[in-house]
Amino acid sequence: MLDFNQTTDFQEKETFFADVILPVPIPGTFTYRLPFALNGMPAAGMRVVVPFGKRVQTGIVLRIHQRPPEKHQAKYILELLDDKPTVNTQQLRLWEWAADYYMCSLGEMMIAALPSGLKISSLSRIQIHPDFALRLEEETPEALGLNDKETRLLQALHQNDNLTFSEAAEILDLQNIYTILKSLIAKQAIIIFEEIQEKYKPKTLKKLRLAAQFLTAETLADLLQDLDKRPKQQEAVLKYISALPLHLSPEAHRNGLPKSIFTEAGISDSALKTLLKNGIFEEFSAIVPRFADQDTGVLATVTLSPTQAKACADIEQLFTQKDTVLLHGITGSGKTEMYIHLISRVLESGSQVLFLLPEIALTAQIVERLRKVFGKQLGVYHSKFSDNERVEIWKGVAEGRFSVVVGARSAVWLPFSHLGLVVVDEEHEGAYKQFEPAPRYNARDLSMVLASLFRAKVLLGSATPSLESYYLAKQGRYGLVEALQRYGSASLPEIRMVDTRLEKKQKTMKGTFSSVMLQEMQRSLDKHEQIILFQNRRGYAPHLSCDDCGTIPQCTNCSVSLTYHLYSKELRCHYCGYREDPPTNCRVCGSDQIKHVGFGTEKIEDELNLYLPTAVVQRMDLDTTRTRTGHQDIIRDFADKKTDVLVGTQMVSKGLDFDNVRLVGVFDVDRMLYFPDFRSHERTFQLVTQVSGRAGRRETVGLVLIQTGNPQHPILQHIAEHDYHTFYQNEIVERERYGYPPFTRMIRLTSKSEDLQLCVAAAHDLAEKLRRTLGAARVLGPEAPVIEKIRNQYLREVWIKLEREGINLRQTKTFIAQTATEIEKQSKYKSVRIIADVDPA
DNA sequence: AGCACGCCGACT
DNA sequence: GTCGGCGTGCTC
Repeated sequence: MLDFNQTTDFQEKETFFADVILPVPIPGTFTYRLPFALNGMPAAGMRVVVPFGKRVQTGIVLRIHQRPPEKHQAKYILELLDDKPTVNTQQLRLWEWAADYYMCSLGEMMIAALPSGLKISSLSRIQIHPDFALRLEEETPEALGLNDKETRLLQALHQNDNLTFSEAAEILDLQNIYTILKSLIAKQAIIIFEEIQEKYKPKTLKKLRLAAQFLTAETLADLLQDLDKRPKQQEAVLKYISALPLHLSPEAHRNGLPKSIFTEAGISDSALKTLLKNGIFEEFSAIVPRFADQDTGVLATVTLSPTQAKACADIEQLFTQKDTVLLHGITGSGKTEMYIHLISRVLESGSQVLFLLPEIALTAQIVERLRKVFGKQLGVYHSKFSDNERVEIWKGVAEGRFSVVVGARSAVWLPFSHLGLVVVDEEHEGAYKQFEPAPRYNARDLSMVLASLFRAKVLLGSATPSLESYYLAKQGRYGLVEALQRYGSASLPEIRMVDTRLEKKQKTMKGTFSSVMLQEMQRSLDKHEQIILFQNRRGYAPHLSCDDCGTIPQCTNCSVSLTYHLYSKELRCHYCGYREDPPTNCRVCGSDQIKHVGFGTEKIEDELNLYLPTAVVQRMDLDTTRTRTGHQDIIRDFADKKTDVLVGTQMVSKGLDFDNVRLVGVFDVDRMLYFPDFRSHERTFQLVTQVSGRAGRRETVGLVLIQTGNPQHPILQHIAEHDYHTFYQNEIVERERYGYPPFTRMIRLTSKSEDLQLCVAAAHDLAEKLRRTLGAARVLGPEAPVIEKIRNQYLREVWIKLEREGINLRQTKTFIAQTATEIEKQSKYKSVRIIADVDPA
């Protein structure tokens, strides 16, 4: 427990308040009064326990002041959990910035940014107040003003030392114990505390060491002599000495040996116990980091090619003038080596580095590389980690144990204290944007805000930069370095269009495969080269259709057709997870003529068995990688050449480097190209270029076949010619002409309700209200999104386009938020929710 | 987000 | 007659 007795008389006379952030999606902070005993102690970023409604919450102090709240009577802070801030000042500023920019509450920020292991929960414990325990023995409950339940709980606490909230609830047979706790707290009868040490359990290891007195040659010899008649104990001592010879440093002996070494060597527990009892061995436990480094000591270095060295020098040079540099480096130009080089340089200067990846699970190869170079200094962080793991990394960063953190987007929330560089790899990736829930932030953009808080630098890297980033680089806002050569002798793959319209006319298609595709695949198989096939759609067929009446089975909760999955033999909704058995007869007309329409990865896999029966095919998509090790196994098998053909969704486009792949096949590119979204061209260019990069590394020249009905489409031509610049030039002109980002900022407001009429009406009213102030040109819609109902919620979108310059963004957003709230508050729209998404992906 | 209060259906 | 459904209103 903390020592509360260090306050001065001067402070005790004054009344202080704390604005506290609570993990609830309500705007603003909550003001609590400090008990005099806490005067002078809480500071911004420290955790406090406060009563909130009928319950108790962990909050983060945002500021301390002396202004009493006007509307409410302030309640008292119950406990202070920290003696130094859990959330540092830069983090708090980042939270405030992000809440403001992304139009969410600070509470939502806290939920997203703080690992729940640092929040109290039902695991928080209650203890009897030591002073009260005495009074309880001396006075009657009535004299102490206790009711029946309070007495019962206090008696239980008296016997049990401490209880969790849930245990207390059980004892009292009540679901709601907060009223009682509150009253007991008020009577100073109990203390609530959070055992962080318990909730976040470090992994410990039982270890043994030889007592210091035996660490000289003579005393050790005497000891062994003494143990002559106790062979097991002697063996144990010998075991110890052979593992840790006497001449080692005292430090090494203090670190001892894991107890398991002895038990595994067949030395019984009882022998060890005797040694402990006699003071020959000492037992202690050591905390093992959960992410023990497998490659300790053997830290690799990188060698840069002259081109890479030049690019790195250019980047460092640009960093003297710009805060952000964009590295446009094609696949195979060795961006990772450059990152490692630059990170090492920053580490030498004593600063921390954050390395962001769009999806860490898919890029295990990069993490391995980094671990080899940075060893124990490297922390890995993403939202799939368990809470204990996350708390461990959080603390490691706060304590400076991890000077390099590689992580997915949530890693921007870690408690850096002296950040020097943020690397954002594959900066164009949509995965940097969080969709659900709030805060709907983009970690790439936030990394620049984060960096500015530390005067740190940001390096954006991509083979296919986002239009936004490239535009800003061209404008001179970012530095720009282009590395457009592949490393060593590797050359760019040949990219060829296969005209499926023509092949269909000539009737040379076999299922989803063009004859050209099958021929090239056969050629590759003959040469024992591997193949990657890319189809950005999972399942067997995206929908079923009755041949007689055209009925398509739909999801009952969403406005989408159900995808047929061959392996699980079911129809599945990819939005809500709804499943049903595929019908043998049409629900509407009873016809048994039901056909599959379209194709997904499963169908490609299935057809391969027919057309290339000798090939070993593996599929990699959400369905085959659900298990923790799923994709690792698939990747390993492919790397070990146990698999000939890898069929997959965008998963196959990321971070996989295999040197035996000559051929990459891309299916159904037209669907991506014609997707109704202003970014569809950009996305297609990025995705196809990325998957093309998997073809032909090192000595072989790769071949990429793209099946399309529009081989002349300009985007496909730019892809084929590896011509990012022309693609960019054409696309940026379009963006400017139609007023899309980067020339404008977009905010998407989604009206959401179970009731279609209300959803539509609310969206309409919202758009009207916004138009009245912002003007018709800035407000688009409302319109139904492509999928107008998800999980039984109807959706309507209003898009707001704001100029990049000459507009007060903060003021405008405040106005938008107010308007949305006004709509939500109208009693007729009680079931409508309006969701704001700033810079939607 | 929780959690309680409050007003309408099927049950010991 | 109650138990319990989830609508809605509030939380410093």
